[in-house]
Amino acid sequence: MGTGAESDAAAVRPVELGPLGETISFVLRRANAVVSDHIQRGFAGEAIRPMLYAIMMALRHNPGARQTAVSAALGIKRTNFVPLFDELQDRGLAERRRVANDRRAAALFLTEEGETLLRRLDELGQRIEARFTARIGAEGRTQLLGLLHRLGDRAFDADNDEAAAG
Amino acid sequence: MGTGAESDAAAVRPVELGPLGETISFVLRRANAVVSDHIQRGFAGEAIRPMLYAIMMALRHNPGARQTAVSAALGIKRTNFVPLFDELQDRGLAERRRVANDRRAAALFLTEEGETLLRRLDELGQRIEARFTARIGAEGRTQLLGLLHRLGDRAFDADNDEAAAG
DNA sequence: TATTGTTATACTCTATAACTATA
DNA sequence: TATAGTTATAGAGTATAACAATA
Repeated sequence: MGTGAESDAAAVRPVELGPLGETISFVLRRANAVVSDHIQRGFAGEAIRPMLYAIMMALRHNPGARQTAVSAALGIKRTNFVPLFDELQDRGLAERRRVANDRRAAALFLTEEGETLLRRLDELGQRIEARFTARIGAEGRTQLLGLLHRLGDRAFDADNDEAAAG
Repeated sequence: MGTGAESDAAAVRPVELGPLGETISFVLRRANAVVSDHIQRGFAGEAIRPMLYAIMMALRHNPGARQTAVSAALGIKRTNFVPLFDELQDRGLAERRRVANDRRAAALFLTEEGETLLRRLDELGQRIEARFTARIGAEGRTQLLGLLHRLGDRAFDADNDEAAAG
């Protein structure tokens, strides 16, 4: 039975989020967890994690870009980017090429194999996006992307919101 | 070297996200990172992390709830909940009380000290929420919460979206 | 047998400091 | 001096497996 003595209301009543459910940070974290799960499971067959997928997508759209630029665009520290890209490289999905005029820099490219895999992932990714769209509608999806962009654009980090915060 | 001397446009051009920026999973992850940073920094003075805040909020709204119920509501595995709650307990902010009719279970409560701290956190939390609202507007915030709830509600996990996904 | 709480463990993502080789 | 990439390391969050006590 579990709940026992009968008067123990708190144990029986399902836990409600209350004001927490009206908190952007919490609701965002929850949605992110659920969505990440879908990506993770959807790409599990290819052993591609969300971060690796993001890197590959960025490389396709910016061939020859440098590590620092790519990692900045993705919101990853360049220090954390290194092992991620190493993994792609070790698996033959992407490569570093040395740049002539700056021998420190590395230009990043997908390999043929990486592009082939990415085309397979496109299908999976679109299926997953379609599930989200099915949940919130095409219009909801557009709204959501717009709102999240406004929240996530990094111009939002400094103290220039201190004023707005009161 | 790849792209070569001066014509190395990719190295100069800032990296653009491209289609990735139209991907719910990526945009959500980014927004979550930014928002989490705000919470983290906002609560740093009290040494409270977002997860601890969420637990305290849940306890205030559900005094006497059990570990399994609280962790499920927060989307934490009960196995991961244990050390989190241990920390609150060690700091005197919350406590486990044994339940009479089920000697396995623990009923969770905030302590006086925990409630006092939480009242301080309320102010901080509202200031942070106000920043988000300043970015996307009150209407945008309402829309966002609604959309995220629809995405994040865990009814969305099973294979019942396979149909919707086509 | 099933459930509540727990320990141990591992993986992903993130964060800081310090190093190298170039510029 | 500053920058591009790198190494080492630590902290959070999340995942699975297995256990003890109790139901």
